[in-house]
Amino acid sequence: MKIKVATAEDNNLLAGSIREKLNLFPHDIEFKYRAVNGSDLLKKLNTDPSVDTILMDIEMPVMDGIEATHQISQLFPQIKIIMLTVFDDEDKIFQSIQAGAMGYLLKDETPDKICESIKEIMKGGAPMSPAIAAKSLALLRNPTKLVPSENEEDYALTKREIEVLNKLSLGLDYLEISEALFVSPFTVRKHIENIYRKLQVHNKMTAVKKAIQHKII
Amino acid sequence: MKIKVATAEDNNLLAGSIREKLNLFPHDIEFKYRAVNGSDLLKKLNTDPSVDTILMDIEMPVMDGIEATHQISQLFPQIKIIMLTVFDDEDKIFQSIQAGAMGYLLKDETPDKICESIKEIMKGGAPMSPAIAAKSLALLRNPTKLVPSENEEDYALTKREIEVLNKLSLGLDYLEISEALFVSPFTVRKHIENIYRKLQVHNKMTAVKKAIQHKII
DNA sequence: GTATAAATAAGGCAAATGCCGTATTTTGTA
DNA sequence: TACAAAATACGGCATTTGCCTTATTTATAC
Repeated sequence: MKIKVATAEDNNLLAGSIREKLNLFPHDIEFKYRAVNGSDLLKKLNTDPSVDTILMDIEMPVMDGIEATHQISQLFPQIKIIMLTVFDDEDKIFQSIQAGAMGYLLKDETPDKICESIKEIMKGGAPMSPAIAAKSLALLRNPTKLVPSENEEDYALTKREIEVLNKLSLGLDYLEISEALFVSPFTVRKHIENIYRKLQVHNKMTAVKKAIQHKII
Repeated sequence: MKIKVATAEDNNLLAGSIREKLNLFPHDIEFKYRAVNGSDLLKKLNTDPSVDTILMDIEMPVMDGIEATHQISQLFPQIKIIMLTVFDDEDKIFQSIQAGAMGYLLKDETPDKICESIKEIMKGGAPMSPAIAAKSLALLRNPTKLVPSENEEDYALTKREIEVLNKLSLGLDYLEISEALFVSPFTVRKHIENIYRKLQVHNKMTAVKKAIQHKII
């Protein structure tokens, strides 16, 4: 059974080159189609989803490869995605993996290596160019990078507002908070309005999340 | 210039087998010595530190491979370490990488692959068996696992419910979640009802908080 | 002492939420 | 194949929330 491969690559020359590489292995690989961007790929997948593996460029117009990977791994979780790109920075690597990519190759890989990688990903592996593998491990070694640390903005919350925020985070509603703080529920609502404005959020969830992220509570 | 390789392996048979595999490539690899545990390895390194790469077992008496890796990467940062073990659980993988290992192979790898890996690590790569690479990516995809947690109650949330919970945590409302998941807002509400029942909470705040605390999301 | 900010209180209104019900389709599995 | 679980979809209804406005009292600072 041949592995059905699609590509997403905006550059015509590169797309042709990739296709030629794939065609060197007619016994193992069946080239299905090539999309010119993420949006185009999703359209083609909706028409013909019988694809096993996608070779995905990152930088593409309209919809980039990371966003496309994100959506495809939701909509077509059985499809394996290999990023095939010139980018080798930790940021792009991490974003791609987060989005659901299971492999990450640099564009200068040999046809042989690309074919090997496609076979490997179908066996549940995670093919990576050596430099990418090294950077993945670097990310694992320093997980602090994985949690984007914030730049400690000053949201200028008042003491009372922080108190209210703490109650909020416990899941109390306005009335319960007003009882806990011995003030009117109207006051609590006003505090929360002010908190929302200062944190630039519009509901309890995100207010508490942001407050936790920024170590306000 | 031949790559100077040492091994740490308590099992005599396996150590012999590894040595044989290395000796299949006399042109590329020079076998320096074999240690029987981490402590022994450190002693030998102090006597003769002219080693490029170490093939390190994990489970060894006196001092295990992870602790040895940790110390060696401090004392001899130029030495590259490849874990060569039967363990393929995320825990051991993560610990090894944290300790400073730059490669991770399973013991059933072919001589060819081991030799390739040694060359690759000397070029700055990070050779991994496919299953290990996949698990590394899984770790990167879910960095919360990187912070070890304790007792995990089973709330028996379904995959879909967890998806909804994730969207909830981003501050999306029912309608936005329904659009993100391509289902009706009624369905989302029903999922959330079920989530509340299972987690024994009654609003979004506490549901998300509890889910985070219990590493569900 | 007098601005300024903070905390307090209140009301209206549209939208979102939480909870109850029912019911069909899909999926996994024994 | 048959059963159970999961996912889907819909409606009603009371409550809560988010946002607007206004207004008084209390601290703090200059």
